Amino acid sequence: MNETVMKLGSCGKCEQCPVHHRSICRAASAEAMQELSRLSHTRNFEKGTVIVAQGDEADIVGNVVSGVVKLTNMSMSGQQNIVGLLFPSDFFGRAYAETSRFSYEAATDVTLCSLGRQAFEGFIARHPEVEHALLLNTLDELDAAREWAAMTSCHTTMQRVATFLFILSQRSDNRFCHSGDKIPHVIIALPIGRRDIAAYLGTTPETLSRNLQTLVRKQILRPIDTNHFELVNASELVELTGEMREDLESMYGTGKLKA
Amino acid sequence: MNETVMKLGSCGKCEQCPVHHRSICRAASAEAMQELSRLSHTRNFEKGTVIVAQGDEADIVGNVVSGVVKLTNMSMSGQQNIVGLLFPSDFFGRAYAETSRFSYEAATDVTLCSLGRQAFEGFIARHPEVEHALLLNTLDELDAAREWAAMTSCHTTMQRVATFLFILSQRSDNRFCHSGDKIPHVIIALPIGRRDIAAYLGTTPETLSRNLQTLVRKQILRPIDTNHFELVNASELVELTGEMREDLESMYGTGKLKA
DNA sequence: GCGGGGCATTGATCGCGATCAATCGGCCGT
DNA sequence: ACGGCCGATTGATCGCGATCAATGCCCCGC
Repeated sequence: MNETVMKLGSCGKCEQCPVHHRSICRAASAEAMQELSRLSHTRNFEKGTVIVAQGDEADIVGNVVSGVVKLTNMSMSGQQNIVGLLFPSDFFGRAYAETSRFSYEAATDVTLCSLGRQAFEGFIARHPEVEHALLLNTLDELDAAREWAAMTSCHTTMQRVATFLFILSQRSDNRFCHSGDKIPHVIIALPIGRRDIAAYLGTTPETLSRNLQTLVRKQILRPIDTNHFELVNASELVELTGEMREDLESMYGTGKLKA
Repeated sequence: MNETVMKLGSCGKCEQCPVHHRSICRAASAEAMQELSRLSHTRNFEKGTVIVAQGDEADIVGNVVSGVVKLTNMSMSGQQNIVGLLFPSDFFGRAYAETSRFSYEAATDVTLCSLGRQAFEGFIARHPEVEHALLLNTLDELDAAREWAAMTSCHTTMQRVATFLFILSQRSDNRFCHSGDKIPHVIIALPIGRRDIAAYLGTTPETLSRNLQTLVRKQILRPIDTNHFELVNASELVELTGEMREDLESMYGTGKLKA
């Protein structure tokens, strides 16, 4: 893992945290930051670790510093539904709930900036500006969840795949630019395995694979390795997402995600 | 419309509001309630009225007092996606956003307790306990939206229909009890038309209708009129909500037998 | 290098649910 | 009552995507 991140976090130097300007911490006053630095500490989890299980006491909250966290809903029949994905700077956990309604699982190796739930609740009670930031953040997430729900319920599998890829391509983490090139090469890094992506998109690994290969055949994607594609033709990808493109842009362009 | 509600609302007597103990107002202090009484006023909307259109300035917030509000996401191709339904006591509108990402439309005749968005923002800034209640409310809605999204992405149409009916049956508004009966008759009132329900469930009116008729044939529902069913066998409905098992057989078999 | 296991891809088949289309039923105004 | 209109139901057909199955691919440990 990234040792720099670890050291900065464990020193409590929130000002140097790589995500502090994007997470809810951005609203914290100077003294609040200092208090946060004392209360919080980073923790690392290996890929596959269940950080909080569904129904457990949800006693940890915090921010994702690096990696991807899967938010899953186990149905009684045993199969796990992916409800959402948390990326760096996303808030993690569920404040003000005794138990968690979802499982939080490390989809990759993950670094979290965490603190106890009750400590956090006390903290934001003392710092209303952070509670306000949490409110704004939650409202945005609610909008995003509703838009995603609307999308999955009414569109074809290809539209969902295209939308998912488009969202990933918008993440600045995934943008790379060779110094000499005029055109930025947008690399889409699939953060998790096919099975999980398929579950998130409400389809199967087989169908997902077929759709990806279709995009490759259409010269929209160029495969680099199993988990990386170059986005060759972004506009055609957007076409395939259907009619929601400006929603997506507003969601990921002006929202909490972009710096 | 309900004139009693109107009068109570327009007089600003929040204490007598039929939903004030369930909405976020329940957290307001006595003085906050008085301020709310001055700031808010009830408004009635006829069925079909677009209260706030997608992209409009979202300058009204409040609570649903009676009726059902559709939360929709219009795509440019014209078809509208139903993102959520708001029932009495649900919070309405989007605080802290210049424009609304969804349309709010009266699915039935609707009574709202409304106030200006900026007035509301000022109000909760002066009354942190209400802001806190809004935060809790929003967190709950986020969980609910994610659960719904998980459900729609992975389950069959019958499971979605059963879940929807089950949720409706859980609303106390829909429980009625004949005085002499030992067993309460649970009446499920479909609050909106088939087209809208189908859109909400990510299916078509035809498939929805077929599934409802299947439930009637299985003696789980008894039709009263087009928009009202009696829930005869709640436990079987719950069964259909979860794992499917050999429903295919009984569905298919009953259909052939009865026809 | 060799073999094994997990994941991704490709192939073949089948059924659910969308679609097109017709009929039925309630509710309106004239 | 009558006809027109809209919504709900029922019917017939077809395609997308789930499922089962096989192959290919990569990364391990030995």
